[in-house]
Amino acid sequence: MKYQKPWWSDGGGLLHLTILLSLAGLRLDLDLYLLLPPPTLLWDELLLAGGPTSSAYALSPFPASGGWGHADQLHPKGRESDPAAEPEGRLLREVRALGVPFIPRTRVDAWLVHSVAAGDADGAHGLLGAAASSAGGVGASVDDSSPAEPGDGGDPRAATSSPLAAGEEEKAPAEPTAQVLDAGGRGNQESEVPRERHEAVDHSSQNEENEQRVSAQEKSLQQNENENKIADKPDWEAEKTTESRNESSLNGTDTAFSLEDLFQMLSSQPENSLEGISLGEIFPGNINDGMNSSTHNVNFSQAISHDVNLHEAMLLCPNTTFRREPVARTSQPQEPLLQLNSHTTNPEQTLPGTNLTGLLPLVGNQMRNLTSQDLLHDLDINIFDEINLMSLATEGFDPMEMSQLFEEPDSDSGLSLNSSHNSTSVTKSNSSHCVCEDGATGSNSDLQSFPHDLEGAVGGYCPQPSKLCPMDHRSDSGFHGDLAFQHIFHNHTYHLQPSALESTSRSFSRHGKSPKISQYLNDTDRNLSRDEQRAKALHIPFSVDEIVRMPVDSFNNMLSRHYLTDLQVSLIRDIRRRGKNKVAAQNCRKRKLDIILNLEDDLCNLQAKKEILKRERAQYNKAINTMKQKLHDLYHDVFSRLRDNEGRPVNPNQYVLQCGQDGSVLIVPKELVTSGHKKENRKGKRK
DNA sequence: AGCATTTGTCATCAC
DNA sequence: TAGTGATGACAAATG
Repeated sequence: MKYQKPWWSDGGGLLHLTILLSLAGLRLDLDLYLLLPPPTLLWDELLLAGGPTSSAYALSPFPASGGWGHADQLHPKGRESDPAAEPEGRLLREVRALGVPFIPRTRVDAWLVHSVAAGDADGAHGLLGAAASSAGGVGASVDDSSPAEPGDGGDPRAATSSPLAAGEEEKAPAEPTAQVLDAGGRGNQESEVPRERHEAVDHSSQNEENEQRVSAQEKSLQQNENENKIADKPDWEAEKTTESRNESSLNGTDTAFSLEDLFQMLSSQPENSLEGISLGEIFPGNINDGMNSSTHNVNFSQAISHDVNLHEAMLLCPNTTFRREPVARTSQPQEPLLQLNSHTTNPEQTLPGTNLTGLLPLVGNQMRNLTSQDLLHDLDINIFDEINLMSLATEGFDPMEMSQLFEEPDSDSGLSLNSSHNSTSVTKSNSSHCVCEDGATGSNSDLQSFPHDLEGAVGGYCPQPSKLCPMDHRSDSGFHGDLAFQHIFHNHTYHLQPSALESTSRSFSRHGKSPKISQYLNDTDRNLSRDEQRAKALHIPFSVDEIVRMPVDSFNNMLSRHYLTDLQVSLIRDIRRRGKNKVAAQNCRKRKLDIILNLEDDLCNLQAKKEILKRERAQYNKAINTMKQKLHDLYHDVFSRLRDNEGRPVNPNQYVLQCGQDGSVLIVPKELVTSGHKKENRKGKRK
């Protein structure tokens, strides 16, 4: 037995019962899943509430499985330690009488047969399902992991049904099931008929026909008759016998084979030879066993999901169709988990303690009946008592008092916060409003140090958003009801940095407020700007964000559509003006900062360019000097090779080389060059 | 406590 | 002319 924490609640779980069933030489491993409420609810209240002995039993702890109970450990209350004090047969009968969808391991056979006889498909919408996890495909879709992870964040309805209706959605594992059904019912003669998974057969009526047509199976059926005899015994005797069978099966001392073996055997057999095989024959006696009271049986079968492969594999037969129509499914009084996301109008249902009202319908028709009648009656007493206590606690809190305590001494608007909060905010917070949307408000854990009463006043508490935020809160809520929570759905910090937000809270604590109040402010009004507080105080029916961001036409229309006092209009306009100016100032500063940064960048770039130019200049000067040096060397080299008419070397101090435009090189005395330059200079000056 | 920075706000101007 | 953005100046908050 396993307990798997579900995705939908913080306390409940899915109880996974692995049941080994050995009947008629067949060993079936059954997986039963039972949706459990949060552990805060008493077991006996959940399981046994509503019955005449609703408080008569308790589920004993099962230490090996982490403290959760086992079906076989149902004992009279106060006598848990001595289960033998009362015969189990009576116990189980009473449990069945209560309609508790908890299948004792020793009575699974009777339950199965009962389900066969009842042909109950309508009652299988509950959370309790059976699957042959080890049956080699039959019900294999329901494994240990699939029920526990029906899909986080997915459709709760689909997720809820996944442990139970997994076979319905997964076609592959269903086919072998249908083959088994055909073999057990009319065989494959009607193979053309769509093997609907929801088709079923009245096995009890089929048994006689099968017995007449299939004589070859009589030997095996003889053993089933023995089982039937055992089943005819009193329940407690049959349970003992079955228990012993199970033990022997576990020990592997009998000829038990798995359901997979059965499937393979049936598949390998000629169709005709399999016609007579039916579960009714396999469990002939069990059909009647436990059927003495139809109501009891119905209770059990209704608690069993027909979405489970094994159930259908064992019980369905083509000639009797009681397919569960989708309409019927949708018309169920309470769709599993649908209520969790339903548009509940009852504020109390949104409280965590009321989750059970959404969970209990999952138990099945019978359980739903209990839910709507006795079970809820008993449970809701406790739950609603808790709710009432919370309501009383919340009603006792006056947010105005708190606002008076931390009224800003430096408020420059002259508007008082005293008129801000009203009691409606508390109610609204409990009903539908949720502040967890953008995470802008305090966390749940933060509020633990402060009375939860305050949570409703500021909407800072959202225990389970998925359950408490199912709808658009603005569409159906009133003027003042929305007012107190308008800020919740928007980030009104404009472009405030986190430090600014924290500084706001710090500013409150700086003014000598008590730690608790400071904590409260940190948790609640942390993100409330002054304008938001003012708007809250004057019950402005719009969020500050809307007021600021709305186009002028829409803004005017909004003002005209609502009856607002002059003070409100003035405040709204001031809010709009300040909000826009705030954004403008922020943009301006940002722009100014950008300009400064750009100028700094430009300065850096210009400095870099200057350095580059300096380096280039140095390089060019260096190149020029190099060229000069080369020219000088070349000059002296040329003169060293020149000779006059007499063969003597030319003195470079007396002559210069002069290059003509035609490329000719002349040796000119320096005197002529200097006189020529002087003449040119004179001409240039004259010009 | 003093200083620098950040932020909100107001006044003013320009478009 | 009203609305809006931009911006300087101021004050308070904050580090």
